[in-house]
Amino acid sequence: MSKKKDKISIKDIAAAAGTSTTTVSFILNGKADHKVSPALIEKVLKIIEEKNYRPSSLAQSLRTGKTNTIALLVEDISNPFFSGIARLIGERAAREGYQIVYSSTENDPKKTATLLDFFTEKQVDGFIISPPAGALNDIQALRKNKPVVLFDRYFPQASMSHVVVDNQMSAFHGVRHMINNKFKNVGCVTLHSDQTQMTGRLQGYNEAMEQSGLKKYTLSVDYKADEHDRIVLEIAKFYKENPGMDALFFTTNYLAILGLEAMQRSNLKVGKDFAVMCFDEHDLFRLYSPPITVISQPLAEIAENAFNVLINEMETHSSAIKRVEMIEIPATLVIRQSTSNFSNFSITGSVF
Amino acid sequence: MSKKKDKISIKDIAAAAGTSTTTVSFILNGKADHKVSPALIEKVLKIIEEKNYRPSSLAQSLRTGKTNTIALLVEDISNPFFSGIARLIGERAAREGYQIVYSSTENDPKKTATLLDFFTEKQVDGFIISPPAGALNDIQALRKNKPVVLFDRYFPQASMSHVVVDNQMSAFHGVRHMINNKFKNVGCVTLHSDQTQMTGRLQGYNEAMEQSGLKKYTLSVDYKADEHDRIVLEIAKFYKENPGMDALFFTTNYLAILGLEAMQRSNLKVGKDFAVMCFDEHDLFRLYSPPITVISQPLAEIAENAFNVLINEMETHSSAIKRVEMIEIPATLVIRQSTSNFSNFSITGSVF
DNA sequence: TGAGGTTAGTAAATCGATTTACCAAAAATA
DNA sequence: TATTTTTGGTAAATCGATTTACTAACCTCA
Repeated sequence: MSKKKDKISIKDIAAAAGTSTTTVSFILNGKADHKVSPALIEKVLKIIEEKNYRPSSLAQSLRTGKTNTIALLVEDISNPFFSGIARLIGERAAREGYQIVYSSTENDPKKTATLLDFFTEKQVDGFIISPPAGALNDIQALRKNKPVVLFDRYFPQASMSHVVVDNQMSAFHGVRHMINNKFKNVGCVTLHSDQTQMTGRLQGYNEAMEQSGLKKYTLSVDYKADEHDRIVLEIAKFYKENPGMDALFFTTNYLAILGLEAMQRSNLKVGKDFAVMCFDEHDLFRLYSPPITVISQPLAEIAENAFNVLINEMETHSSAIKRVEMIEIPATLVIRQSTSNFSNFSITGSVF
Repeated sequence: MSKKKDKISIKDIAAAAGTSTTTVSFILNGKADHKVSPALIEKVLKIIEEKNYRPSSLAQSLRTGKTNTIALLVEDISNPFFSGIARLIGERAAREGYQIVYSSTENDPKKTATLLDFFTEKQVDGFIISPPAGALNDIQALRKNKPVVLFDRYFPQASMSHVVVDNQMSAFHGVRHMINNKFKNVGCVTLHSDQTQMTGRLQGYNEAMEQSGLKKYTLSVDYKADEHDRIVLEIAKFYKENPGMDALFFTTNYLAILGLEAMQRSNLKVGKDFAVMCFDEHDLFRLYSPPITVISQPLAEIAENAFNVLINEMETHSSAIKRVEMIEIPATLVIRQSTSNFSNFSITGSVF
């Protein structure tokens, strides 16, 4: 009741200081040099301090067109890869005075289109997106009005800024590592997907196998988040139908998790029946017994670069010259026991 | 260049329809009944459609004071418990036309205070917070101006809406389960923390042990995200100094993960040296060998309730009567092999 | 016929900032 | 002293909606 005015505005400050809102605004925005006397500046600042005045960012945004908000659209915020990125981008954003709005696309282009629309209406300043296949047109349209940077995957047929890891190369070296460790029948479990990160990883596998003249075993899963059971069975069937396989490369973390479940159900063991390697890190892989070799993506660098590129796009967005930045970061192979040579075990069940 | 006007506004619509912005606004907001003739309504709607006009949400927000934005402050968005909640809340929010801004507090009250300030300035409509200890005052102050709902933990000394699980009860039954399975020397690894979820879980453990007249072993860890090594060593030391322990209860997922690392380094095995149970689910626990018993929190219900309570707070916030809703949801014990009776194994190493 | 009611609208204030264009007084210059 | 420049400042338009208060025209019915 007796509280001071609910919300205090620039007018109140101007009135209290006996000056105009123009002057207060200049002071607030550091445009006061040589326009306002030091004495008045001081006076206004003191009053602002006293009244604990904060400009309404809504009014500012309405006037300037900047909301200091960035939309982060990921496939699934509960996937540790994406939530890791989300955390890092969030921290960086906070440091720079931006807020992040997020949403999970679930890799659904329809849902994505809706989200793009929604956030555009909210006048976010820019977008960081891990795009689903099929969203190219919507994202290209968006890009005409708003800065956009893609990450994790991109559209090769379009020229848009993006930050990704070198999927093909890392997968290639990962599979080579298994081959070098005497696994000659490496299977690959991947998503049925045209997205670049998936095609890249698969291609890395293919090249490694072909280069060594080895037979390829590939299972391409049609992933749906609510059909885990079906997928586990599909993978188990893959194991069963290819008894010659002695190693597995999973192209993404959640596939590997399902693959491990499938092994459990089939009474197969990592390090005994299969060597296992996976793209993406996960607590599970680190602590599994035996620990599982992974291709680890440098989250911090991806987040950092994606943010930088976006800032850059925002700065140059209205200028005539457009610079598209395509950044490819190397991933690192983290070798653990799951891919150590155990061919002796698998035959006799005991150590030499 | 030749593109239509960059941004079209309600004035353009009014002009095109030969009417006033008032009328357009009425039509837009469904307040046109009996104020505007059906013919004009139709005409205006058609023009809106043609020009693909969308009202500026910034202008709307400035005028109405509603931003349709909810701030979600969690301890760590990359923790699967929180990212799971974030995903569910995000979905619900999108359905209701809200956007979510998030940030990780890292359980740091200073950082939290800054974030509360930041988001208040951005005029979010409400807050969903998993509060760090020490943030009580800031959050109470905030609560005077904005709807707030806490989750995962709360402040018993203050009366604020919150949604939590029944930590004490679930922990109690979890520990009882281990005791019933013949583990008599159950240790508890918990956070050094006054937060209710932690004290509740610890108390559940204490009660279960005391009720059975058993000796308690408790390790209280001072958690810092960047000191994992130190903590692993601390936990390993705890194992070593209490050779009598035959079971472990971890009060949260990341402690358990560190605890498993400590076991790995100490050459101890779940299901042989220790029964293990953990509060919170995790892919790792499900697929560990042996799979680890957990107390699983019902993410969907927590998210759903937190959102509902917040909506409720928002609706009643300006009204005279204040309703505080305190919701406690039961968690469920998911029994897996890590707590099955293996006393025979641990002695002889072989099955009866 | 004239008091009151209904219908179909609109003008203008407002939310809270930024920014352009302008001005008076003081200082500098000629 | 007269003119120009600088200093220090302000009025008012603007961003794009919502909302209050008002009105003109027509209708109704005693």
